Amino acid sequence: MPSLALPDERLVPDISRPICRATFYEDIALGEKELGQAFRSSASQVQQAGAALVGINRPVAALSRLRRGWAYRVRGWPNGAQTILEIYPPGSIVGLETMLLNRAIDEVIALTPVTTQRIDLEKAFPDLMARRSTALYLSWLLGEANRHKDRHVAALAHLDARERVCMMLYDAYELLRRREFVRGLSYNLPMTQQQMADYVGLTVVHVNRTLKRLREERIVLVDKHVVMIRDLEGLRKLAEGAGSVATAETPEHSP
Amino acid sequence: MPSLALPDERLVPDISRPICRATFYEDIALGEKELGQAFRSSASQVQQAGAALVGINRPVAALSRLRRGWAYRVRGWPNGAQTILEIYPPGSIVGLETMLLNRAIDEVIALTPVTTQRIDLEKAFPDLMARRSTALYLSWLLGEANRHKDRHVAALAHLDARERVCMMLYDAYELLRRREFVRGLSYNLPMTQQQMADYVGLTVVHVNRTLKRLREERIVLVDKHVVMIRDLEGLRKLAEGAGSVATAETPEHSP
DNA sequence: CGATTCCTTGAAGGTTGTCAACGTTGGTGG
DNA sequence: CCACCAACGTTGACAACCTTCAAGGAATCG
Repeated sequence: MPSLALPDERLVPDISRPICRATFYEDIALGEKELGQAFRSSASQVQQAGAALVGINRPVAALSRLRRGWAYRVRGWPNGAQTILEIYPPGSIVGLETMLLNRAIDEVIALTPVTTQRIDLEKAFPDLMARRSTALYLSWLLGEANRHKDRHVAALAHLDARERVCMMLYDAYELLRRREFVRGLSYNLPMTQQQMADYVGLTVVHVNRTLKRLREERIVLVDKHVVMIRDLEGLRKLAEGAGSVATAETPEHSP
Repeated sequence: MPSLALPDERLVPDISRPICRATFYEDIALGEKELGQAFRSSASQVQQAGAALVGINRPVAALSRLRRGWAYRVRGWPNGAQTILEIYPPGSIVGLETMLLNRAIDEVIALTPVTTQRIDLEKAFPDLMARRSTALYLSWLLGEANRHKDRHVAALAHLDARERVCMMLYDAYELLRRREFVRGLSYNLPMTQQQMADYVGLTVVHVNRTLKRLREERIVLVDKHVVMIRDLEGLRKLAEGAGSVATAETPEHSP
């Protein structure tokens, strides 16, 4: 079973050269190192599963990095329902949304026991924003978050249940792989089906049926919080909405 | 009919004191002024409706502000369908997503004739990111974009067709009002029903039916790109998913 | 080993998508 | 100025997907 802990001296490789503007790459990479340093030199804090890392409408005191464990950000609806806006695998930085705000708009909840490292937003943070390198890196992280949200919006707007579930499972796999938390084709995803449903905008019942179908189709197998990918290419295609493209020859423009 | 032009010496009031962390407010407000200055001292460029402000997979040369006109950011699917990820009313800053990337992931298309002011990303921009105030302001803008995307994700995940359409119409109204482009209860929204559908994740046909229903219910009237709000409070409630809350007394936790 | 939470499955109904056709509008050129 | 054309809007019938409701089984935790 894959470990949930972040290796001590490895940074989260969130900055990626191939898509970064060349003018800024060096500075951003430096900022990543510096921020990693700042996190590493801070004390760790442990919280149990279900604990709130960030409380709604409360001031947020720190920018956190998940040294160990998973969390998610959630927003409630007037009728008591919830939508999960973001899932934080180990290694994620939590609190970017609120770093310039005086209160949190959503809750962040630990999905497993977590260990966090924290940078105080009133003390250490202002200096970090004054440095070009760290300011650039934080902007990079905000941009990454934006890109992921765009994927999420696009998926919810266009994909059906099966494809949305595949997107969730594929994205989590890709992220864990990039962070070197997983090598093979299986990984640990500590979410209940209700939480998956709140993330992909479906009901628990339908998520359950969808997982059953994906299992029968030999695409992915999800059981007891373990995801086993059987057909990575098929999973990827479904996740990108290319499961069954009607006509191969670009029929976009002219009839 | 409301004008589409941005008054010459007014800045887009994107920074809002009540939600901003006090430590940073002054700097961010300064950054806003400085960036506005940079935009204002740049030459304007005019493009016609349908023109691409940003081409997909192309390097993006500038950060733009819409001095006049509307635009949208769109992503295509393998089957030729499209999802509109963001709508830019006049006064918006376009290109934040790509300012640290070497190529654009999506297209940005002019919805009306537009006039843009541009800051060159290779020349003037690096200095702006080196200044604490402008770097903070750009981070603020990225955060604003993030917040809007969160709303969008939440709406697509939880709201039904009627509520999603209300959200789109209400959000556009609120933004135009904050930018002082509109005073009464009606405004110009230069989108086709197909574009609205691509934004809220529905089909044209269903958007059409939904608009008809909202018209009959005397909530909003959308005709010829003019939105006339009949029941602002009702529109807001629907947009926030509180159109008809089952039980008033917080039934969230205990059964 | 009780009790709660989570998973699983069936049946029925509603919301939204698909297909198809027609009406309306605005622009363009004869 | 009118005729045409293309894009956009509108409506109906039907089908598909997803939700709701309900209930029983499995797993986990005190």
